[in-house]
Amino acid sequence: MAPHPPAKLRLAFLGTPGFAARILGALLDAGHDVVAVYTQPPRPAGRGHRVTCSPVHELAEARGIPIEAPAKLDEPAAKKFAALKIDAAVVAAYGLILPKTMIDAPRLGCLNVHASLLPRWRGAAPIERALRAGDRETGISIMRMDEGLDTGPVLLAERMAIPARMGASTLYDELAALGGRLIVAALAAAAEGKLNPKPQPADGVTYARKLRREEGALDWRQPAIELERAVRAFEIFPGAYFTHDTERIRILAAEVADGSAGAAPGTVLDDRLTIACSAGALRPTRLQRAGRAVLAAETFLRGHAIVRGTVLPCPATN
RNA sequence: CGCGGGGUGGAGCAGCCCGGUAGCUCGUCAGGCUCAUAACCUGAAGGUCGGAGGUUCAAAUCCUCCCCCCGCAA
Repeated sequence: MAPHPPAKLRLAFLGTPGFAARILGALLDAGHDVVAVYTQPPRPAGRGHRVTCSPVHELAEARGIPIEAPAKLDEPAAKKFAALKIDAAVVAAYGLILPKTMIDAPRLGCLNVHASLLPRWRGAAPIERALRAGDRETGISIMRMDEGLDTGPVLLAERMAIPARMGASTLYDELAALGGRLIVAALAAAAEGKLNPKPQPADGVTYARKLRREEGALDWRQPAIELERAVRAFEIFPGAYFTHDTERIRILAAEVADGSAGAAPGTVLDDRLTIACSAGALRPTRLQRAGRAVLAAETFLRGHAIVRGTVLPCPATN
Protein backbone atom coordinates (compact mmCIF):
# COMPACT_ATOMS: atom_id res chain seq x y z
CA MET A 1 0.00 0.00 0.00
CA ALA A 2 2.69 2.49 0.95
CA PRO A 3 4.74 3.56 -2.05
CA HIS A 4 7.94 3.33 -0.03
CA PRO A 5 8.84 1.00 2.76
CA PRO A 6 8.25 2.90 5.98
CA ALA A 7 11.29 4.71 7.25
CA LYS A 8 13.12 3.30 10.21
CA LEU A 9 13.55 6.02 12.75
CA ARG A 10 16.01 6.36 15.58
CA LEU A 11 13.80 6.73 18.63
CA ALA A 12 13.70 7.09 22.35
CA PHE A 13 10.66 5.81 24.25
CA LEU A 14 9.41 7.15 27.55
CA GLY A 15 6.67 5.32 29.44
CA THR A 16 5.86 3.27 32.49
CA PRO A 17 2.67 1.15 32.88
CA GLY A 18 1.23 -1.67 30.81
CA PHE A 19 -0.48 0.71 28.41
CA ALA A 20 2.92 2.25 27.59
CA ALA A 21 4.51 -1.15 27.19
CA ARG A 22 1.97 -1.96 24.49
CA ILE A 23 2.93 1.20 22.63
CA LEU A 24 6.61 0.34 22.90
CA GLY A 25 5.82 -3.09 21.53
CA ALA A 26 4.13 -1.54 18.51
CA LEU A 27 7.18 0.62 17.79
CA LEU A 28 9.46 -2.40 17.93
CA ASP A 29 7.13 -4.46 15.75
CA ALA A 30 7.17 -1.65 13.21
CA GLY A 31 10.93 -2.02 13.00
CA HIS A 32 11.97 1.25 14.54
CA ASP A 33 15.34 1.57 16.17
CA VAL A 34 14.58 2.30 19.80
CA VAL A 35 17.94 3.28 21.22
CA ALA A 36 16.84 4.19 24.73
CA VAL A 37 13.88 3.53 27.01
CA TYR A 38 13.05 5.88 29.87
CA THR A 39 10.82 4.63 32.65
CA GLN A 40 10.06 5.23 36.31
CA PRO A 41 12.73 3.73 38.55
CA PRO A 42 11.97 0.38 40.23
CA ARG A 43 10.31 0.91 43.59
CA PRO A 44 9.29 -1.24 46.52
CA ALA A 45 5.77 -2.37 45.68
CA GLY A 46 3.35 -5.20 46.03
CA ARG A 47 3.11 -7.75 48.82
CA GLY A 48 6.25 -7.82 50.84
CA HIS A 49 7.32 -4.49 49.36
CA ARG A 50 9.60 -6.10 46.87
CA VAL A 51 11.38 -3.78 44.48
CA THR A 52 9.39 -3.94 41.29
CA CYS A 53 10.26 -2.89 37.75
CA SER A 54 7.69 -1.20 35.52
CA PRO A 55 6.11 -3.14 32.64
CA VAL A 56 8.03 -0.93 30.21
CA HIS A 57 11.22 -1.72 32.06
CA GLU A 58 10.54 -5.45 31.77
CA LEU A 59 9.87 -5.26 28.05
CA ALA A 60 12.92 -3.11 27.34
CA GLU A 61 15.09 -5.48 29.30
CA ALA A 62 13.72 -8.48 27.42
CA ARG A 63 14.53 -6.78 24.13
CA GLY A 64 17.98 -5.71 25.23
CA ILE A 65 17.28 -1.99 24.99
CA PRO A 66 19.31 0.34 27.22
CA ILE A 67 17.16 1.58 30.10
CA GLU A 68 17.26 4.95 31.79
CA ALA A 69 15.31 5.32 35.02
CA PRO A 70 16.14 8.72 36.44
CA ALA A 71 14.16 9.80 39.50
CA LYS A 72 13.94 13.27 38.02
CA LEU A 73 14.82 14.89 34.73
CA ASP A 74 17.49 17.33 35.76
CA GLU A 75 20.15 19.08 33.70
CA PRO A 76 22.52 16.08 33.35
CA ALA A 77 19.64 13.80 32.40
CA ALA A 78 18.47 16.24 29.73
CA LYS A 79 21.96 16.53 28.30
CA LYS A 80 22.28 12.79 28.09
CA PHE A 81 18.93 12.65 26.33
CA ALA A 82 19.99 15.28 23.79
CA ALA A 83 23.20 13.37 23.13
CA LEU A 84 21.18 10.40 21.84
CA LYS A 85 20.72 12.26 18.54
CA ILE A 86 17.34 10.71 17.96
CA ASP A 87 14.84 11.52 15.24
CA ALA A 88 11.90 11.56 17.62
CA ALA A 89 10.84 10.59 21.11
CA VAL A 90 7.60 8.78 21.86
CA VAL A 91 6.03 9.46 25.24
CA ALA A 92 3.18 7.42 26.72
CA ALA A 93 2.15 7.58 30.36
CA TYR A 94 5.65 8.24 31.55
CA GLY A 95 4.90 9.97 34.81
CA LEU A 96 7.42 12.78 34.68
CA ILE A 97 7.16 16.26 33.16
CA LEU A 98 9.75 16.78 30.45
CA PRO A 99 11.78 19.98 30.64
CA LYS A 100 11.76 22.20 27.56
CA THR A 101 15.31 21.25 26.67
CA MET A 102 14.21 17.63 26.28
CA ILE A 103 11.05 18.49 24.38
CA ASP A 104 13.08 20.45 21.85
CA ALA A 105 15.95 17.99 21.53
CA PRO A 106 14.70 15.42 18.96
CA ARG A 107 14.74 16.45 15.31
CA LEU A 108 11.04 15.65 14.84
CA GLY A 109 10.01 16.51 18.38
CA CYS A 110 8.45 14.52 21.18
CA LEU A 111 5.22 12.77 20.26
CA ASN A 112 2.74 11.87 22.97
CA VAL A 113 0.20 9.06 22.77
CA HIS A 114 -2.80 10.25 24.75
CA ALA A 115 -5.88 8.09 25.37
CA SER A 116 -8.60 10.64 24.75
CA LEU A 117 -9.89 12.99 22.09
CA LEU A 118 -8.04 16.12 23.07
CA PRO A 119 -8.72 18.66 24.40
CA ARG A 120 -11.12 16.51 26.37
CA TRP A 121 -9.55 14.70 29.32
CA ARG A 122 -6.11 16.23 29.42
CA GLY A 123 -4.09 14.72 32.26
CA ALA A 124 -3.42 11.54 34.15
CA ALA A 125 -6.48 9.29 33.88
CA PRO A 126 -8.29 9.92 30.58
CA ILE A 127 -9.61 6.39 30.14
CA GLU A 128 -11.15 6.10 33.58
CA ARG A 129 -12.56 9.61 33.51
CA ALA A 130 -14.25 9.02 30.18
CA LEU A 131 -15.91 5.87 31.52
CA ARG A 132 -16.88 7.51 34.78
CA ALA A 133 -18.47 10.42 32.95
CA GLY A 134 -20.45 8.07 30.73
CA ASP A 135 -18.84 9.25 27.47
CA ARG A 136 -20.20 7.44 24.44
CA GLU A 137 -16.93 7.74 22.58
CA THR A 138 -13.27 8.32 23.17
CA GLY A 139 -10.12 7.72 21.18
CA ILE A 140 -6.43 8.30 20.80
CA SER A 141 -4.71 11.59 20.09
CA ILE A 142 -1.13 11.78 18.91
CA MET A 143 0.17 15.13 19.96
CA ARG A 144 3.40 17.04 19.54
CA MET A 145 4.34 17.94 23.06
CA ASP A 146 4.83 21.48 24.21
CA GLU A 147 5.38 22.81 27.68
CA GLY A 148 1.78 22.60 28.83
CA LEU A 149 -0.07 19.60 30.24
CA ASP A 150 -1.31 17.77 27.14
CA THR A 151 -1.77 21.05 25.29
CA GLY A 152 0.34 20.52 22.17
CA PRO A 153 -0.96 20.45 18.60
CA VAL A 154 -2.68 17.24 17.54
CA LEU A 155 -1.01 15.39 14.70
CA LEU A 156 -3.37 12.48 14.34
CA ALA A 157 -6.46 11.32 16.17
CA GLU A 158 -8.93 8.50 15.86
CA ARG A 159 -12.17 8.03 17.69
CA MET A 160 -13.78 4.86 18.91
CA ALA A 161 -17.21 4.17 20.39
CA ILE A 162 -17.43 3.07 24.00
CA PRO A 163 -19.99 0.25 24.00
CA ALA A 164 -22.39 0.02 26.89
CA ARG A 165 -20.96 -2.11 29.68
CA MET A 166 -17.37 -1.86 28.50
CA GLY A 167 -15.00 -1.85 31.44
CA ALA A 168 -11.62 -0.23 31.93
CA SER A 169 -9.59 -3.34 31.20
CA THR A 170 -11.16 -3.88 27.80
CA LEU A 171 -11.06 -0.20 26.92
CA TYR A 172 -7.39 -0.10 27.90
CA ASP A 173 -6.68 -3.00 25.58
CA GLU A 174 -8.48 -1.45 22.67
CA LEU A 175 -6.96 1.97 23.14
CA ALA A 176 -3.48 0.54 23.53
CA ALA A 177 -3.90 -1.30 20.23
CA LEU A 178 -5.27 1.82 18.55
CA GLY A 179 -2.51 3.95 20.06
CA GLY A 180 0.12 1.58 18.74
CA ARG A 181 -1.27 1.80 15.23
CA LEU A 182 -1.62 5.56 15.33
CA ILE A 183 1.83 6.33 16.65
CA VAL A 184 3.37 4.13 13.98
CA ALA A 185 1.31 5.94 11.34
CA ALA A 186 2.22 9.32 12.78
CA LEU A 187 5.92 8.50 12.76
CA ALA A 188 5.72 7.37 9.16
CA ALA A 189 4.04 10.64 8.21
CA ALA A 190 6.50 12.65 10.26
CA ALA A 191 9.42 10.99 8.51
CA GLU A 192 8.04 12.20 5.20
CA GLY A 193 7.18 15.65 6.49
CA LYS A 194 3.51 15.04 5.84
CA LEU A 195 2.15 15.85 9.26
CA ASN A 196 -0.42 18.54 9.65
CA PRO A 197 -0.37 19.74 13.27
CA LYS A 198 -3.65 21.22 14.44
CA PRO A 199 -3.75 23.39 17.53
CA GLN A 200 -6.23 22.11 20.07
CA PRO A 201 -9.49 24.05 20.16
CA ALA A 202 -10.07 26.27 23.15
CA ASP A 203 -13.52 24.81 23.67
CA GLY A 204 -14.18 21.44 25.23
CA VAL A 205 -11.18 21.33 27.53
CA THR A 206 -11.59 19.02 30.50
CA TYR A 207 -9.10 17.58 32.94
CA ALA A 208 -8.80 13.93 33.92
CA ARG A 209 -7.53 14.28 37.45
CA LYS A 210 -5.66 11.45 39.09
CA LEU A 211 -7.75 8.69 40.61
CA ARG A 212 -8.03 8.75 44.35
CA ARG A 213 -8.37 5.56 46.30
CA GLU A 214 -11.52 6.75 48.09
CA GLU A 215 -13.32 7.18 44.79
CA GLY A 216 -13.77 3.43 44.75
CA ALA A 217 -16.10 3.50 47.75
CA LEU A 218 -19.61 3.24 46.36
CA ASP A 219 -22.15 5.67 47.76
CA TRP A 220 -25.67 4.29 47.43
CA ARG A 221 -27.03 7.82 47.64
CA GLN A 222 -25.97 8.21 44.03
CA PRO A 223 -28.09 7.01 41.10
CA ALA A 224 -27.51 3.42 40.04
CA ILE A 225 -26.44 4.51 36.59
CA GLU A 226 -23.58 6.52 38.10
CA LEU A 227 -22.44 3.64 40.26
CA GLU A 228 -22.50 1.22 37.35
CA ARG A 229 -20.16 3.59 35.54
CA ALA A 230 -17.91 3.77 38.57
CA VAL A 231 -17.69 0.00 38.66
CA ARG A 232 -16.57 -0.07 35.03
CA ALA A 233 -14.25 2.93 35.31
CA PHE A 234 -12.48 1.76 38.45
CA GLU A 235 -12.32 -1.91 37.45
CA ILE A 236 -8.52 -1.94 37.49
CA PHE A 237 -7.77 0.85 39.95
CA PRO A 238 -8.79 1.74 42.59
CA GLY A 239 -11.58 -0.85 42.43
CA ALA A 240 -15.24 -0.21 43.29
CA TYR A 241 -16.22 -1.61 46.65
CA PHE A 242 -18.63 -1.53 49.55
CA THR A 243 -18.46 -2.65 53.13
CA HIS A 244 -20.47 -5.42 54.77
CA ASP A 245 -19.85 -6.72 58.28
CA THR A 246 -16.63 -4.71 58.42
CA GLU A 247 -15.47 -6.65 55.40
CA ARG A 248 -14.55 -4.93 52.18
CA ILE A 249 -16.23 -6.41 49.14
CA ARG A 250 -15.09 -5.45 45.69
CA ILE A 251 -17.43 -5.25 42.71
CA LEU A 252 -15.84 -6.18 39.41
CA ALA A 253 -18.99 -5.93 37.32
CA ALA A 254 -22.57 -4.86 37.92
CA GLU A 255 -25.79 -4.06 36.13
CA VAL A 256 -28.50 -1.50 36.67
CA ALA A 257 -31.84 -2.86 37.86
CA ASP A 258 -35.20 -1.42 38.75
CA GLY A 259 -35.30 0.06 42.19
CA SER A 260 -38.23 -0.12 44.52
CA ALA A 261 -39.46 3.30 45.51
CA GLY A 262 -38.97 4.27 49.11
CA ALA A 263 -36.22 1.85 50.06
CA ALA A 264 -33.34 3.55 51.83
CA PRO A 265 -30.16 3.75 49.74
CA GLY A 266 -28.06 0.68 50.42
CA THR A 267 -31.01 -1.60 51.16
CA VAL A 268 -30.71 -5.10 49.74
CA LEU A 269 -34.01 -5.60 47.91
CA ASP A 270 -33.96 -9.31 47.17
CA ASP A 271 -31.92 -12.50 47.40
CA ARG A 272 -29.89 -11.65 44.32
CA LEU A 273 -28.12 -8.73 45.92
CA THR A 274 -30.03 -5.99 44.17
CA ILE A 275 -29.09 -2.85 46.06
CA ALA A 276 -31.27 0.25 46.26
CA CYS A 277 -29.65 3.49 45.11
CA SER A 278 -30.98 7.03 45.05
CA ALA A 279 -32.44 6.21 41.66
CA GLY A 280 -32.78 2.65 40.42
CA ALA A 281 -30.79 -0.20 41.91
CA LEU A 282 -27.42 -1.76 41.33
CA ARG A 283 -26.96 -5.50 41.01
CA PRO A 284 -23.35 -6.67 41.21
CA THR A 285 -22.61 -9.61 38.93
CA ARG A 286 -18.98 -10.31 39.82
CA LEU A 287 -17.58 -9.71 43.25
CA GLN A 288 -14.68 -10.51 45.48
CA ARG A 289 -14.19 -10.64 49.21
CA ALA A 290 -10.85 -9.49 50.54
CA GLY A 291 -8.46 -12.38 50.26
CA ARG A 292 -10.84 -14.47 48.17
CA ALA A 293 -11.22 -15.24 44.51
CA VAL A 294 -13.38 -13.25 42.12
CA LEU A 295 -16.79 -14.93 41.86
CA ALA A 296 -19.98 -14.63 39.88
CA ALA A 297 -22.71 -13.13 42.05
CA GLU A 298 -24.70 -16.35 42.22
CA THR A 299 -21.67 -18.32 43.36
CA PHE A 300 -20.58 -15.58 45.71
CA LEU A 301 -23.93 -15.63 47.48
CA ARG A 302 -23.85 -19.43 47.79
CA GLY A 303 -21.29 -19.32 50.51
CA HIS A 304 -21.74 -15.73 51.64
CA ALA A 305 -25.40 -14.77 51.65
CA ILE A 306 -26.33 -11.16 52.13
CA VAL A 307 -29.98 -11.39 53.09
CA ARG A 308 -32.81 -9.25 51.83
CA GLY A 309 -33.38 -6.23 54.00
CA THR A 310 -29.74 -5.73 54.93
CA VAL A 311 -28.81 -2.07 54.69
CA LEU A 312 -25.30 -1.58 53.38
CA PRO A 313 -23.52 1.47 54.73
CA CYS A 314 -22.54 4.50 52.69
CA PRO A 315 -19.09 6.03 52.98
CA ALA A 316 -18.85 9.01 55.27
CA THR A 317 -19.41 12.23 53.42
CA ASN A 318 -16.89 14.92 54.05
C1' C B 1 12.12 -8.42 57.15
C1' G B 2 5.34 -3.46 55.58
C1' C B 3 -0.01 -5.45 57.44
C1' G B 4 -3.54 -9.20 56.70
C1' G B 5 -6.94 -13.26 54.58
C1' G B 6 -7.21 -18.03 52.16
C1' G B 7 -6.04 -23.33 50.05
C1' U B 8 -11.85 -28.91 53.06
C1' G B 9 -15.75 -34.33 47.44
C1' G B 10 -17.03 -30.81 40.58
C1' A B 11 -18.35 -24.98 42.50
C1' G B 12 -18.83 -21.69 46.79
C1' C B 13 -18.50 -21.99 52.07
C1' A B 14 -18.74 -23.92 57.63
C1' G B 15 -15.85 -26.81 60.95
C1' C B 16 -9.92 -25.15 63.42
C1' C B 17 -9.61 -20.96 69.28
C1' C B 18 -12.17 -25.73 73.26
C1' G B 19 -8.02 -32.37 69.15
C1' G B 20 -11.95 -37.97 68.96
C1' U B 21 -18.22 -39.99 63.85
C1' A B 22 -16.56 -34.79 56.98
C1' G B 23 -21.32 -30.51 57.75
C1' C B 24 -24.09 -26.54 54.57
C1' U B 25 -25.81 -24.36 49.81
C1' C B 26 -25.32 -25.92 44.72
C1' G B 27 -23.88 -29.18 40.81
C1' U B 28 -23.70 -34.40 38.90
C1' C B 29 -26.14 -39.37 38.45
C1' A B 30 -30.67 -42.58 39.31
C1' G B 31 -35.80 -42.79 40.42
C1' G B 32 -40.49 -40.26 41.57
C1' C B 33 -43.99 -36.17 41.10
C1' U B 34 -45.99 -31.83 38.26
C1' C B 35 -50.11 -28.13 33.11
C1' A B 36 -46.32 -25.11 34.91
C1' U B 37 -42.31 -22.21 37.90
C1' A B 38 -34.13 -20.51 39.21
C1' A B 39 -39.59 -26.24 40.63
C1' C B 40 -40.36 -30.15 44.27
C1' C B 41 -39.59 -35.17 46.75
C1' U B 42 -36.46 -39.58 47.49
C1' G B 43 -31.93 -41.94 46.95
C1' A B 44 -26.73 -42.37 45.21
C1' A B 45 -21.83 -41.49 43.68
C1' G B 46 -17.75 -38.42 44.78
C1' G B 47 -12.90 -36.02 49.75
C1' U B 48 -4.80 -38.24 50.47
C1' C B 49 -9.21 -31.79 54.57
C1' G B 50 -2.41 -27.68 49.60
C1' G B 51 2.60 -30.58 50.69
C1' A B 52 6.36 -32.60 54.20
C1' G B 53 7.76 -33.49 59.08
C1' G B 54 6.50 -33.35 64.51
C1' U B 55 3.37 -33.77 69.24
C1' U B 56 -0.56 -37.38 70.67
C1' C B 57 -3.86 -43.42 72.16
C1' A B 58 -6.14 -40.08 68.40
C1' A B 59 -4.83 -34.22 64.04
C1' A B 60 -8.95 -30.74 58.99
C1' U B 61 -8.28 -29.14 64.18
C1' C B 62 -1.92 -28.11 68.08
C1' C B 63 3.74 -27.08 66.57
C1' U B 64 7.69 -26.42 62.55
C1' C B 65 9.12 -25.82 57.51
C1' C B 66 7.65 -25.48 52.30
C1' C B 67 4.36 -24.52 47.82
C1' C B 68 0.25 -21.81 45.58
C1' C B 69 -3.77 -17.83 45.58
C1' C B 70 -5.69 -13.06 47.20
C1' G B 71 -6.97 -8.12 49.89
C1' C B 72 -4.70 -3.71 52.08
C1' A B 73 -0.70 -0.68 51.70
C1' A B 74 3.20 1.48 48.64
